[in-house]
Amino acid sequence: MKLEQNIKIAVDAIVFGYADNHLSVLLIKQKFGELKNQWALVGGFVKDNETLNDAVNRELKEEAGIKVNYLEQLFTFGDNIDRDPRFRVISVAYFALVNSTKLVLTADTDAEDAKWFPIKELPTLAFDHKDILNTALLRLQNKLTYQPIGFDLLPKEFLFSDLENLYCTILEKEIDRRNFRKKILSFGIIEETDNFSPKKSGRPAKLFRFNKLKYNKLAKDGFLFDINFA
Amino acid sequence: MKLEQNIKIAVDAIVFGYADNHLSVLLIKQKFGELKNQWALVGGFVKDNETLNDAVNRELKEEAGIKVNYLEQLFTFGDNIDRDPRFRVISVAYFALVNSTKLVLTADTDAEDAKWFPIKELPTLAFDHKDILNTALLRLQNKLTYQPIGFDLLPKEFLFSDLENLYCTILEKEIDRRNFRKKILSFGIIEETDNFSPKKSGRPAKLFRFNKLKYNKLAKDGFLFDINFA
DNA sequence: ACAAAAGTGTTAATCTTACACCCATGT
DNA sequence: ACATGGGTGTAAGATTAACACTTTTGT
Repeated sequence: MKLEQNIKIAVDAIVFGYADNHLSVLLIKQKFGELKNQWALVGGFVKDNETLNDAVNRELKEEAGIKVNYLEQLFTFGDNIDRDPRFRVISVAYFALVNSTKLVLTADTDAEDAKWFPIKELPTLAFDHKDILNTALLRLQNKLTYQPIGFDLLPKEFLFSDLENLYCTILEKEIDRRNFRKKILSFGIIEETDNFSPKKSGRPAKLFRFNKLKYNKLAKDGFLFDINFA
Repeated sequence: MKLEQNIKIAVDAIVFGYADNHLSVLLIKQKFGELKNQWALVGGFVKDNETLNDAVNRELKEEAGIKVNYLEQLFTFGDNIDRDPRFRVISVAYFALVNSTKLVLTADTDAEDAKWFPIKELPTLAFDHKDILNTALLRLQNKLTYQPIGFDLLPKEFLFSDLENLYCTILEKEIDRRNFRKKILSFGIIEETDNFSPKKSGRPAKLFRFNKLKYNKLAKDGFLFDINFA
């Protein structure tokens, strides 16, 4: 079979982080080409002998110096033929979450100009990256309700109020504090630690930890994580 | 930017059909190459100036002569570098449903040898198509519970018992007949027609119709289709 | 003593489950 | 009259939603 195909394949990653009650995305500034100085998602072309997964992880490391906490394939963007002005590019987009403590370390990225942008204060994005980002945001909102991925945005030990705010912020709705705590605790996948919060005001709060192993065990037996409030 | 990339991009479609209480998949027999006579999913390479969507629809028409009722992107398979023995191919897999009345028309496909296989009686499949199929099956099972896609597998007018059997068959579980009917009807997205079933035995049954427009309206207002029984 | 956030229970309403008998037709 | 599948209701249990006051700390 003869086959002349002139389509390039790339991967892009939407990396979400959460800190100070704000959801942020990691963007990098393009250094070359026609799109110089525009902000874009982390991403690049796939090498001939590299899996898609390896490609994303490589780009995450090369361009932003980070290792993510959660990574999954999001969607493949290939219906807009001119999404890249240079030539036909199909992009396999990935959805990633990082622990919020890593948001502070932004500066360690030297080669590229990488920055966290609160989701409500985005710059203009290159290519169709705005579309990709919207798709990712919807995925995050959906998935948050039926998989325990919120914990991948928090430090290992976190306050209940942080978890609650994370849900409120990302889902953009109010959640009853008592009902939320009751429900989450009823799952039995979160445990109290002996540590207390380093807060400055108000009553000190216990720190909690997500027990992933326990979750995996329960999930295997058919347990369904599900957070869904009016 | 110089870019030498030798990866080909293909699309594959998993087409599900439902008839006589059996879920089936459409497969075609390879006519050329090293995989001659092996059964495989409908699919092929994407053309330079063709969207991914156009590519799948073209292949569906060319190889099987069908138009599907529902089509969505499933997953992009690119982590197994040797999935195609000829060269590196990344495949964007699509998930499709056809109206069960179309299952009878199989014969109209002339150029290729296309056939419906009950999901429980699959032949050996080419490439990694078995993996793709499994992914699709999981998607079908999940999606059936939270989106009204079951109707895309049935004729326009259908018996309640067909709908119920479809759910039981695909989800592989028993569902209480009364509770099922009650719940589905409570959504208000299914309407009775004036027609009755052409059945040979038992009490004649009303035919029902899915009101997609009404569903879309409700969905816009936040209504969530949800079928989930013990 | 006051401000700030943490922690905690109860009740009504809704939804889910389990379950069995009669009905309309063809033979 | 019988076989076959269609059609229907109710009650107990589980889950969800709504709601407000007390506790602990720092200032």
